[in-house]
Amino acid sequence: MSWSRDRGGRDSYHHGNLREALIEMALALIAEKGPAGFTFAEVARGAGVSPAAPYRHFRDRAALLGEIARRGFERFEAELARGWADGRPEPVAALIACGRAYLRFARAEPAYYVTMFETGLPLETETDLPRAGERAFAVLRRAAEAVCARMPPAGRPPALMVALHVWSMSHGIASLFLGAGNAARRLLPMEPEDLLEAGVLIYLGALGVPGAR
Amino acid sequence: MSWSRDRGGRDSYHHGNLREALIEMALALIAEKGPAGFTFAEVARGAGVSPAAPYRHFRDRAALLGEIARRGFERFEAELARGWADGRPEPVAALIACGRAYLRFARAEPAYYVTMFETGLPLETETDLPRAGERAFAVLRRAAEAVCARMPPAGRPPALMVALHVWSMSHGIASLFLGAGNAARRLLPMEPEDLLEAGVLIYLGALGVPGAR
DNA sequence: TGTACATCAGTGAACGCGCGTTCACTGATGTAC
DNA sequence: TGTACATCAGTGAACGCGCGTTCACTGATGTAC
Repeated sequence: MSWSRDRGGRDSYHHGNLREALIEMALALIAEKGPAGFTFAEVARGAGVSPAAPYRHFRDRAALLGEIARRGFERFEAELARGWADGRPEPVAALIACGRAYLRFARAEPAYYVTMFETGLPLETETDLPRAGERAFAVLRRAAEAVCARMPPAGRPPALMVALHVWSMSHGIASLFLGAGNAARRLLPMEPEDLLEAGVLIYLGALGVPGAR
Repeated sequence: MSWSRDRGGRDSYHHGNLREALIEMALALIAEKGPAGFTFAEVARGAGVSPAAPYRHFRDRAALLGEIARRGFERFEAELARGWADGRPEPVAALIACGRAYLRFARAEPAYYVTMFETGLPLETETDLPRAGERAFAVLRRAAEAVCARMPPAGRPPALMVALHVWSMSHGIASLFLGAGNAARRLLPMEPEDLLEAGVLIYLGALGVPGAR
């Protein structure tokens, strides 16, 4: 055998998948202490590796954060698309399910969520972070288009606006009532998911969408 | 004269109003670099004072942040109340004005806003931060009550729910489209204020509120 | 009005610490032949 | 299949730095008399 079993739990001198391990460690630390709550050195230590090792994989701390946000948007997009389910069984119900998926993501993946929406200012990184965010929003926008298509043509609102309203309410509820670092967090008399569903149904009802009460 | 003019711009050995100066300096640094972007030592330096001086006024960095958030909520409450204007000239219009005040605050006072809503985890400080947040929300709640009172009694929704919906949409729009540290920030085809107004009007229209289209 | 004294706000030097980053290095891996 | 060598991932020691916090201190202020 050319490798020893005793290098801090690793199988060999090489880590094997340090890049992934670093990302996971960073996520754990973010979940625990907020987006500012980790340090390049700390992540290395957590992965059982020397402080210089991460530099083989990320230019700096911001690059690591950027990669986390990008992946977050990818997962987020997938979750939203799963909720939307191509409009099945029926557009309004599917849009609601999409909203629920939004909140579920914020709840299940607070570390991703906070990195995506509350991180300082990576933006101009070389990763295509903005495009990933755009793709996630596009799911909601397609959903809004399908719902709008069922409205009476007279007075049909722009689908983009509808998408922005749903996105805003979802994001507001997630930030206010699921967020950890929010000094205004309140106790709700209902589940956030139900609050969102009620809001979207009232909103769509006003627009004369069949299916919304 | 018992004081010299030459102590780093100060009028005397004593600063005079160091507590306020520290808060202002912290706000400036937060506006520049985000809520994690200042250091106790940096604030002291910025106020032209030795690094030990802030300890006379704040137990630690978190206490300073907590005080900033508390003040932020006080100002916020005042702005919302000014927008609401006791429901004049008319509840629906006044509620919209209140929403606009929400966004105006987020735009005009990003440092306060980010500290109030995106700061890590002070909460359990001895300041009555939660109560200050509660009082700000109460303005919106009173507004929702007044608007609901004008709805046809049959099927009148709980005012608390209406208040939460308006709060959520306002907060969502502010966070998504005015926030600085948001990787999903998008270009809007309209002013955030107009997006919010349209959303609230559609929502209230569905509830049969006279005054909403 | 003047004086003595208690109070207290800010000093400045010092400390230990952990961070980010660099460096020449070494052990493992993969590949050409 | 075996061997030599290039590549590269991770090492570990080192650096300078700024931070948070403490300390005994000192200069200014306010107040009692």
